[in-house]
Amino acid sequence: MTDTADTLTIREMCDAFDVSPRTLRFYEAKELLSPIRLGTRRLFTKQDRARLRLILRGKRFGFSLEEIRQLLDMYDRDGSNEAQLLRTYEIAKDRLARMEAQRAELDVAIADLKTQLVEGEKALAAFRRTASAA
Amino acid sequence: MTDTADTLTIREMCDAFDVSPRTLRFYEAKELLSPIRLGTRRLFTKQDRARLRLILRGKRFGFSLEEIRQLLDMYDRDGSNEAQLLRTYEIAKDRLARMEAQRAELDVAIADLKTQLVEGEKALAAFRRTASAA
DNA sequence: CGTTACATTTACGTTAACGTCAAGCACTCT
DNA sequence: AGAGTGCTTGACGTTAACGTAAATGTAACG
Repeated sequence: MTDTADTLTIREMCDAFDVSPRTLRFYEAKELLSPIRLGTRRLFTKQDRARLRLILRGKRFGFSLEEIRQLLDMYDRDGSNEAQLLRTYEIAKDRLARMEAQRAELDVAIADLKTQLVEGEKALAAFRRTASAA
Repeated sequence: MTDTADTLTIREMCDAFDVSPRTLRFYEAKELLSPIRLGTRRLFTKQDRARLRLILRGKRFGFSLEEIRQLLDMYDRDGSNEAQLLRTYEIAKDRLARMEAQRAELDVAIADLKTQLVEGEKALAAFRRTASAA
């Protein structure tokens, strides 16, 4: 129904998502996307756009393209299989745990670095004292 | 004083930190570590161990080795030159800003992923209902 | 002295995720 | 027909962070 030539050329797709043509072709080669062809040219459908959104979000989560491909594959086997869905869920949960651990460590590092910056300020203050003493 | 041959061979170092010899040599080549030499062999001091701990932590944060090298430089520069110190200070401040930005993004990603997990739970709940209905 | 057990340097190989040409269709406008 | 624009498929290049193999050294053990 809402299938009315609602497609984008590669360039339009690039502009819409701020990626390069190479990236889109690369994702197609890796079977993350499968745009339809008009002759030799690619046309990206609404579904391709949805998938690309998922891909880019996955990347923000720190997933590799291979991990993303697996998640997408499982996702559009229509969630018809409970075992598959459960597996996807487990992968995501694991990833979340890793991200939260990473955040905790990052907090420690930030605190450390701030301490270090205070030291730097002290050292600089010392220099300023010797300068004004001159 | 506490300098009494308190050193590790490359293998001991590897076992202690669960890294490969290649990794330690690589870090030395990149000037992240500078073990002393007994003849041709490396001996890792307490300082090397401290640095390696920092390196590995940095990696967990997602920093590149080059970024880590700069941070380490800052940690052990004696602040002997004001211009140098000031530059180092600026680099560190910049790095801190990036870390905090990274933390913010991580927060968003974590929130997103949690939402996704709730969706996954809903889908799984649906399966469990159809199962118990049988 | 020979062998075993690590150690060393040198150097090419690997993976991920694209970048960057190169050469060539396919339309369209003039 | 010629020019221009945009798309196509190769195919080699790039960076990071090591892996891996080859050739060699050296220290202790028996």
